[in-house]
Amino acid sequence: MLSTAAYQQQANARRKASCVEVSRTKTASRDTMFPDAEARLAAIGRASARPARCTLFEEGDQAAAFYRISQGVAMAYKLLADGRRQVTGFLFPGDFLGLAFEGHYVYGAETVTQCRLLGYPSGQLERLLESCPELERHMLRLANHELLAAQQQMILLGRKTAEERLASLLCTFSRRQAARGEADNPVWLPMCRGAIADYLGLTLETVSRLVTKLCREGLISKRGHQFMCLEEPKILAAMAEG
Amino acid sequence: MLSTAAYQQQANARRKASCVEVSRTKTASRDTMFPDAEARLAAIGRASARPARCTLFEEGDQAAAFYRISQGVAMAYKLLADGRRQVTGFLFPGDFLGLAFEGHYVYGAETVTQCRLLGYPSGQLERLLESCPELERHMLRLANHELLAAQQQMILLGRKTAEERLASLLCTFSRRQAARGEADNPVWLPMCRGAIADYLGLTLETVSRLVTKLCREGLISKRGHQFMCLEEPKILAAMAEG
DNA sequence: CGATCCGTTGAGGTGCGTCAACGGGAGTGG
DNA sequence: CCACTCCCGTTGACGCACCTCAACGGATCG
Repeated sequence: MLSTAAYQQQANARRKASCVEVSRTKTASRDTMFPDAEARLAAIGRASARPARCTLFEEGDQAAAFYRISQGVAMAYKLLADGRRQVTGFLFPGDFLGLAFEGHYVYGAETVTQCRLLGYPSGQLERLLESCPELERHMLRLANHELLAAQQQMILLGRKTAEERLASLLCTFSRRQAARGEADNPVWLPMCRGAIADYLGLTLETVSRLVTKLCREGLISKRGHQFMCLEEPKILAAMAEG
Repeated sequence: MLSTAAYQQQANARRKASCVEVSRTKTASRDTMFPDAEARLAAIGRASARPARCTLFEEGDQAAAFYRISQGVAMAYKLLADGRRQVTGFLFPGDFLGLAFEGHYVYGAETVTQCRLLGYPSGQLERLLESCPELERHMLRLANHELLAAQQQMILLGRKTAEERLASLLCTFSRRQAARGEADNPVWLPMCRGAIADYLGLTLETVSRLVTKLCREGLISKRGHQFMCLEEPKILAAMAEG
């Protein structure tokens, strides 16, 4: 197990940045979940905390629970036999994780920063879904939304240049921050370059070089390694769309 | 609009190949949909036929209906502003298409071969889903399954070599044929090289070269342009997983 | 028989990966 | 308090897997 020191530091940096404070109530209100469904889901949730850079579960593990991030950042990934990794998504407060197929997780997950999670035991969630169509409808909407994001990631990975990929990441993170009720700028990237690279289908060196390039061109500016200020959001957005 | 001649020919080739006959009853039985839900869904379905290489809808169009392929092959794709295309999936008999967000399709779709479709008008489907939790549950399972496929496509696009991508495609198509109750070999590829390339994140030249290479190596053999016989399925499967 | 589309093949170029070195910040131990 | 180590990010030199551009052949159709 790797040292968590560097990640702890990132978490500290995170806490100090007032612009990215997370409101817990926001999480509930932005979902269109009905109060009843929400309450019943909350009733079976079990809170827990995890340190930074900690494995939550691995692909193929018996799926004991479905999770929701209440604080912090996590990521989901798939591995090839020889260790190549594809990060399939970064999870922020309010996001669910733990998709399973035939009782086994279909991807691995680990924390990026320290996290607080709500765990919903599989059996209980299953029964709740059967007895609460509204919750089921919500989950269906959620799955469809993830499907949409997955398809956007496909065009990114299959057809965009490295520069367009980075611009896409910055714009997407900015939008997601706004959707969580935070400032849309600067963008917070608590994950290391290697994780970003594995998300964008690049190498960490290429990501690093592109960050430098966008800075040189005045499109972004760095506030430490984790915060990127979008100086030209419109140009970046245009770049992201080809 | 391009000529449909070449595709018509493909459709003819398809009909002649007995190993890929589609059983209509299979489609229903392999789904775990409950008879009641199935029947109610069927009640709102409207059958239609489309020629090969025909646009079904474009990304951003008002989502009038959700579709299910009953015969033939179609594909879904997303485009970048400058025309680069990413094929997000190929659809075979039994598959659904028409994912929408806020009333608009999130991807475009066109037929590959001539197709027969069942269309479910959005409003009616919406109401049916509300009144039939079992159907909703089925749709949720379906969405989760698609999510799984999408994530496998992400690792393909982000981390696999061109050769591994082609091997993955062949293995996946073979498995899908078996799942539809057809022979798992030879693999039928009714779409043109360009479409395969746009699915794998490659160029059509690279796909063509790799097909030639796998043939030379004895891993596959061609039966015309559309049928590929997997001579060494295990080696191909190992190649697909890295 | 010409036009068109598709697949194949070759020659050459390039975007990004690979390998390597370096620097800075944080933790650790003396 | 200062070395020392470990990680991470950055930068440079170089190579290659795949892309680009181009030509050609076969099949189909009018």
